[in-house]
Amino acid sequence: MARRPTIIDVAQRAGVSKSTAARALTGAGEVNDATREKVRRAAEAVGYERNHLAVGMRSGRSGLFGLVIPDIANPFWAEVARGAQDRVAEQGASLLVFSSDWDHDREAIHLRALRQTHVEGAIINPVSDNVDDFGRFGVPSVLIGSSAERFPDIPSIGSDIAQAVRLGLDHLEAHGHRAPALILGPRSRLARARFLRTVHEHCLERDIDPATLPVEDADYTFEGGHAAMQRLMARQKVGHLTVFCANDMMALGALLAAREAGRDCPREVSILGFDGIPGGAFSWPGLTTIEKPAREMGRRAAQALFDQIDGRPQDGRTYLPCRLIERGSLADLRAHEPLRVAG
Amino acid sequence: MARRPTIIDVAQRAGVSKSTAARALTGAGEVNDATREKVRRAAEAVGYERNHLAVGMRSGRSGLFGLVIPDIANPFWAEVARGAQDRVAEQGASLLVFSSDWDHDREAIHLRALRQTHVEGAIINPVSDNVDDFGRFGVPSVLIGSSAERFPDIPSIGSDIAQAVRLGLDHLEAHGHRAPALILGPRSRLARARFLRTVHEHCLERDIDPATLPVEDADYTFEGGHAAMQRLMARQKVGHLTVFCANDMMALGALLAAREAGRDCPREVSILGFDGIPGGAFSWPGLTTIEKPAREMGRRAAQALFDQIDGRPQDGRTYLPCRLIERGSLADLRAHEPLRVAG
DNA sequence: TGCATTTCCGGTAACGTTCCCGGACTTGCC
DNA sequence: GGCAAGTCCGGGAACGTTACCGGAAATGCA
Repeated sequence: MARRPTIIDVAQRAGVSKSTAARALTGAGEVNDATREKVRRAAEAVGYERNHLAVGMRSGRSGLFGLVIPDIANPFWAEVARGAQDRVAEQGASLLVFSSDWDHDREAIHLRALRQTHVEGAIINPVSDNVDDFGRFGVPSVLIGSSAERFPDIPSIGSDIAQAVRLGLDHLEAHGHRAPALILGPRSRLARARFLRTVHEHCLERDIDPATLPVEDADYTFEGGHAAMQRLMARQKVGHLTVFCANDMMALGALLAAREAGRDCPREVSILGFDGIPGGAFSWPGLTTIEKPAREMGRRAAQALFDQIDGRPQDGRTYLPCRLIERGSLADLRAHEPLRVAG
Repeated sequence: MARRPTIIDVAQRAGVSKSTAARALTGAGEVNDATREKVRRAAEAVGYERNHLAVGMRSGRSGLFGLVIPDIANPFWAEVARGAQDRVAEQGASLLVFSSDWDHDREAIHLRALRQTHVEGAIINPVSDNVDDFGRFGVPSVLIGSSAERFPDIPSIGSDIAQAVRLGLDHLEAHGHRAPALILGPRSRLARARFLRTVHEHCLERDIDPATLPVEDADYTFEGGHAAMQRLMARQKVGHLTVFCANDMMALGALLAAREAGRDCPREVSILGFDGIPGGAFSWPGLTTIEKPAREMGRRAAQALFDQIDGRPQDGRTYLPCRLIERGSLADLRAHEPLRVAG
């Protein structure tokens, strides 16, 4: 197995010094055109490819970037990864991907690996405070996802939950749903509070008492949504039941629960999801939901990283707008009940 | 921003030479226990972390591995990536992830990036013959997926399509489906031929003329499956229609087509998928399908890579078994029609 | 005590690249 | 023709690490 050719091989073949060869190949510095061409040919002939490790050591620019997300197999995060990867590849760099599984120790291990490989920057969905001193080591970083809000000092990208929730509520209202039930995530999550706050604001603007909205807590899983929906149906046995779920997995679980209970969606039950996971397109009826711009988030996070590295001005936190995907899980109640509830 | 501490800082603080410090930290070579401990403390004190770039340059072991797949945002490949990543992380190494989008040029670019970063090895789902000379540069590699079969010289991991198809056909037979219609992928794909061959073998063993099976070609997409199913229903307007689809996306498309045509699944139509994508769990009825061991494939590919690098004996190509996931898209025809078709 | 052996450590070179510096040669101008 | 400026190139150092070699000290044994 032949040794990989180095710049010295190129230089020898071209009959110049390695410095000249390097200059010719990097484009920087002054080199005679003829010489440059000669070196180019020599490089081509021996099949030279620059050793990024050596470049990284010498220049401090490894051409490597890191991405630490909870789980690359999760469709949302896979989309984020894809967006980040695309942007990084455009830059001619490469992306190291790690899954933390929402585990503090794993995250710490991955962050250490990132430092040791001397990545030029990292995109992180933080699970713990590990990231706090990560930046101290001089690794530029951009945070991503709602948990990033705990670190206001570090630039971050997230979806605009307030805008998204309003989008959903407006859509519900436009179709005659006035006070939807809510299936939310665990109380410990920041996203839950933000979701709920926006709902409250929306209600108050419409003279609805937020306390009248039925709320069930779940854990962001299919099973959790399924159980929460059963509780909801036990609470309201008659009339059209409208449910706004804080994520799609729970919405799909709720959909199944409704079907099992013999309550037709969208005739007797309306369900609105949140996330935009691909699986929502395959349910029956298709899940109407609010899509987070996952890929764009990844792309923008990478862009923010480059901005930071190149010293361009930074936004603290960027909220990307979500969009509504209309499928079939929402009834249009305006036809049957043009009701006017007195405020 | 403080300079990252190097081994020289550690050595100075411990009052030893950098060679000794290196020996103490790597564990290799003879060092007095007291000295080693002293160095350890010094390293701890200054917050030393080994520079992997430098190690890689000196030792040729970068601690980096590469993964080139068609699309990280595709749930199947995301699972593969997760499996590979887990195994690589266990080794204390890191994984570079690239998406080729089934594009030759992109693949070539990514392979070049892998060589330049001096990855220790690569896992590749080959789209073109680029990989052929990739190995010549001394980068150990393992291929993954069905397209790997074009390169018999390179070790590879795939799912056992023959076993999977038989699993499906046996399951169909056990539920009274004798001669299913087929929705297959494009004729250019190797996997299609393998799929079809196994079906033929299965038929011949049962005195069924394979030519009697209705076959429709599609393109592995939801829309493709939808259209293929419409053609199938046009061909067979009466009786129970059983369809075996070569992937889940097409199966879900077929399911929708059936519903749109007012043909109830599983009462009037039975659909069997192939892949095991998560979305299949959310359709109604849930998609009965054959699951490829995606994560295990990724993990095994990484393992095969390590075996190859460490000079352990290699299998040429490894086929991992698939398993059947029973949900609800298959009718049990044995009750209603205990029919005995004369062979 | 003297010699051989072991244990431990420091010096140096090397990995492949880029950057800086200075020298040689060419060009321009008076 | 002489000097200044410009152009182009080679030599050497440096990035941080590890491998190798040799020497000093400690130990073992007679």
